[in-house]
Amino acid sequence: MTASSEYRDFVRQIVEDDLASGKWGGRVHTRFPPEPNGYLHIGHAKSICLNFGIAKEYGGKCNLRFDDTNPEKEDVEYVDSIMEDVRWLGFDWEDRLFYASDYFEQLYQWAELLIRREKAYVCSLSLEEIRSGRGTPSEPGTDSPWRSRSVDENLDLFRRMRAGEFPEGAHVLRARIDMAHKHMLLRDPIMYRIRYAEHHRTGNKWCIYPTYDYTHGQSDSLEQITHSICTLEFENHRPLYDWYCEALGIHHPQQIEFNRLNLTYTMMSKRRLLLLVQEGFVSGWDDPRMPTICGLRRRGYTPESIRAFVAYVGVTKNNATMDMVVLENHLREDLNRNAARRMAVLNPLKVVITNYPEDQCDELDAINNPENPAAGSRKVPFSRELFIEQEDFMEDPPKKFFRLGPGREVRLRWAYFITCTEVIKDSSGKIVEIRCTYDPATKGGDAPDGRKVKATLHWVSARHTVKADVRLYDHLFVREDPDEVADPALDWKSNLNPASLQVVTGAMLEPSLASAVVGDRFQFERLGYFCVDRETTADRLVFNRSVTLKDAWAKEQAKG
RNA sequence: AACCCGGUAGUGUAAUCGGUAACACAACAGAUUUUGGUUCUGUUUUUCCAGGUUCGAGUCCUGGCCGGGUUACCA
Repeated sequence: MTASSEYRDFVRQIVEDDLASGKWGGRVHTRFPPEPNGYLHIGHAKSICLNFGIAKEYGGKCNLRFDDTNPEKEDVEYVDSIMEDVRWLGFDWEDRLFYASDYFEQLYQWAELLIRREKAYVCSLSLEEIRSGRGTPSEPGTDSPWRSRSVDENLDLFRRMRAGEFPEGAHVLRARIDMAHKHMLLRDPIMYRIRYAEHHRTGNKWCIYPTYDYTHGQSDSLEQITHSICTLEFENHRPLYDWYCEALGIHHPQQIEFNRLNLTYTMMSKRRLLLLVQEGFVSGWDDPRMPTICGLRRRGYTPESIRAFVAYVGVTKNNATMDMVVLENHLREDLNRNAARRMAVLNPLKVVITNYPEDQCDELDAINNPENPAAGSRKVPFSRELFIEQEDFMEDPPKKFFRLGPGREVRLRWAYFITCTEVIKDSSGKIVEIRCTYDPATKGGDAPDGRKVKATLHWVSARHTVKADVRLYDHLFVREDPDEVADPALDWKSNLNPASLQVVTGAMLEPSLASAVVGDRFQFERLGYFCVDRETTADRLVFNRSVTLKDAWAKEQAKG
């Protein structure tokens, strides 16, 4: 949270300074450049909010550009999902949708230019030879024997690489920089490799593909980007980014690196998330336990809550890990204001109101959202047989348990005060039903004589019930840091939480929920926030628990 | 190991010429409450270390220490 309204994070500080100095002629132009090799996650949301947010705040523009230079890992499935997720988060690239692959011809022409300027050469060493020739951080590399090929030979070879005359791995194009450079990255980095792979956009037009380093800065340059904002791991690449722009003499944006977002009890590695999907640890990229944007969306997160969270976490260069509770609190804060309240019983315990006539039924007024009077109210039916939550009754309650017990009186939300008179058990001793009396004078939940109860319970009328499956989610991993393993023989997968999904099949809902449609969000009173899952069908309602309510009783119990 | 980047309450983030170390969340205690929710009040806890410059250092300098990134024909 910001201490004062004057505060600007260091990236915005740079943007404002540049605006003040006129460095870019008053322009602010950013871009969000995902590689379409996976689904976007909450970490990308930070980058999206930063790039699109800065553009919006300073009257600039933000492009969406797919960094699609590695056809072997990329796919249109990812392209489509990324566009959907960016839009869902509330951002708009207008007519500025670009692909690095759109620049392949230009990039190729620039490569020939660098060859002519003797700043690039075709190297015919094997992968292994290149690797060993690069040296180590403490020892300089050795020049490739092909480093001094003539311009004409390089041009000829490079053109034949493009023409498909050589097998994969036969040659690469390298920048001629310095094999003794202290930055390993500047020891004649690879610009092009031969790949006979079909590209999701260019098909089989190309068999040579530019590397990230040779592509990214030039793409920024072509789009007249001013501030190229990326995460910290690209800090090492900045000298190369700068080198290509300078060597080519083209518009040279400023690369600025910020810290990526990490969260406890989950992970952001696209590679690992893909593995969770492929090996079936989760049901898909949009499994509600995944930190992906589509997973969070299906879980019931709102774009507003994600944007607020991202604004809250801030932008610095520190390595930071946010507590998952902070993300959850932002959802709670949003939904507390905006989600309608409903009553639902997950683990039903039958209650019979012995002094309530069998054929009678009350239609009681229930307020939809105490935080928002405009949300109005609804009717809930009350009858002789009800369900309450099993956890709301204890035969022999401890001191701090305020809910129902033998001889105790509690309030049923929006209904009546009831007093427990009898406990019915089966032959094994399990409680199967409790009997209560109600006080007709307390209709609506207020006692005219001013008497107080210590608890208010949620409930549903047995014969008016709507049934549903409810999926209760917990952290994907049992440890804050999934990489922390007790036994060195184990890896992060051993920290997967076996109880991260619990399915309740016989949940009893109040009748108004029968008309809920996919995506609807509710607070089930005293339980948490839930949304209607996309697997809901005409005869089966499915709810996902987005987040629990804070639970002071659970905390008290945990103390032991 | 070399290069790059960081180190401020438990966590994240402020302190904008070098001028009283603060905010949020978490934790704890209490008040209110027809959700053990919400709201409100209060409490605990902070500048990695050692020197130096200075009237004064989280901020500047020197040297350590610790953490992260990089060492791909991935991005």
